[in-house]
Amino acid sequence: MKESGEDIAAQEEPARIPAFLHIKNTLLAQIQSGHWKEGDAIPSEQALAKEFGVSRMTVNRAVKELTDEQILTRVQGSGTYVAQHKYQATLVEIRSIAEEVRARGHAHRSELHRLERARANEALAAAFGLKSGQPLFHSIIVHFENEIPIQVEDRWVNPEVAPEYMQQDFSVLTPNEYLMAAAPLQGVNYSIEALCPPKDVADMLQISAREACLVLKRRTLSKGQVASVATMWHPGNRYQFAGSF
Amino acid sequence: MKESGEDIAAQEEPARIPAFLHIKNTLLAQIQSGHWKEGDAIPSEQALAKEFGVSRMTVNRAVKELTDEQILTRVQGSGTYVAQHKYQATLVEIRSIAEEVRARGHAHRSELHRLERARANEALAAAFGLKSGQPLFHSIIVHFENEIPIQVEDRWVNPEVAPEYMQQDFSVLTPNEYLMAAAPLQGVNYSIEALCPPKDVADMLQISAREACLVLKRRTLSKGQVASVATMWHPGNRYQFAGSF
DNA sequence: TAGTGGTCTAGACCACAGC
DNA sequence: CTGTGGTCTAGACCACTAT
Repeated sequence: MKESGEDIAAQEEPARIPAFLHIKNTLLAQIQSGHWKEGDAIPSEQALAKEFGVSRMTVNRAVKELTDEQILTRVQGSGTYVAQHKYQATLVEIRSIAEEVRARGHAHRSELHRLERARANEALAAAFGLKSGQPLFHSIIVHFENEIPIQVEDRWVNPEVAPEYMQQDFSVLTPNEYLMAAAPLQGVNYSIEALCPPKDVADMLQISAREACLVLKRRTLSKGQVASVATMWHPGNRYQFAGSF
Repeated sequence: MKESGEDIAAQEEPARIPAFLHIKNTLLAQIQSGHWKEGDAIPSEQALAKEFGVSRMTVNRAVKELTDEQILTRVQGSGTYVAQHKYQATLVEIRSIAEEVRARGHAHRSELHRLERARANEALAAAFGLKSGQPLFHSIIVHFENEIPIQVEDRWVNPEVAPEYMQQDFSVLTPNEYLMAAAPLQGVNYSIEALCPPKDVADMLQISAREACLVLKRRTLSKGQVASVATMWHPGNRYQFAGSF
């Protein structure tokens, strides 16, 4: 720690606020106080520059950032307006299971149940954009949180994208983590559904096949190809996606 | 100037693309091609400005935007680096059910099954931060997509936040849409789970109570209070959250 | 100390909107 | 046409990091 002794209480004042931030805060206050309402036009960049005694570029930065934050909208040739804030949308964040468990301060462990070379059936071939019968890698891993199974990860991998997949030690790096490192991620498709598990999955999760599972399907793209198709089964009674904002 | 094979600014863009965008795209290509890897330092603003033949401010804008997008990280006094791919995280967007159905070009219809004044039990009181026995509004609505039930919305509303709730016509505006308009949204908590439905919900969804449901629980905050607590049940076999990026 | 990013200036030209 | 935002320049000073 610091030994100077006078730092904690003393340094309240010299908060040197950048001009663009001061402008942002002032504009925000106008909106939040209701002084400017949705759809209202706000002063032009020229006017604000004059008012705050700064250059137009500085005003531009403040207004641009508020526009990026969807607080203002701008129309070239017309003006800048207070945005309609209609964000119904709720965003759910899905992270790597190992990272998530560790973030909760719990112990993560995984168990490799299968690791094999296989050939694509019709459905897999379609998902990968390959021909039926093409070789694929296949792994099934059970993830535990404090020794309780919380995920069965059933993953198919394109050998062209990750030829070293079969040589990995998945107790060190999860397949997800390995693939992220091995092949630059270009895109993701995903879906979340609720399904009852097949018997083998139910057994691995130590639940009844009657119980609902939260199923995350995820397809990743890399190097212009489908890199990996994964189905992740979570017991519905002890796993959920959650968040807030 | 000798330009080695490493030269990244050599490409002429025939289209009329703003310089900062061209720079962004070029930098992105270096990363996505794997030429620059996570943690690598990229050239300084000065160097890039010289290489692209633009002013430092223009390079600054390109690099700043990539930093805002979490593709780069910058350290004052040190340099600019390729960010660790943190976008393990997959974001699922949850929209209003009516909006979502309409966006698919399908017909949305809702059926009001219950609309009543009730009193909070222990669990509800805890969720609302009120005392047990306090009055609440309660509605149950079934949403249809092309006449097939896809959601049962079981909602409890704080009368202090939305006193007019009981007078609304929910065939015009969904409860969600009404609440968004009536009370400024300050925050949201949500979770997604998989559960088997109680019998009454199963009946409304026209499914068996054995079938898994995708359950979205959502709690909204407004005016410093909990505005609404909703549980939305979706049949697992015909509804999923999905997206891509 | 030299090099980096963070901020800012006082101009400029352009595309576009609205009159 | 004027006024708006969109982009860009060629400098500048500062705070910070690394050596």
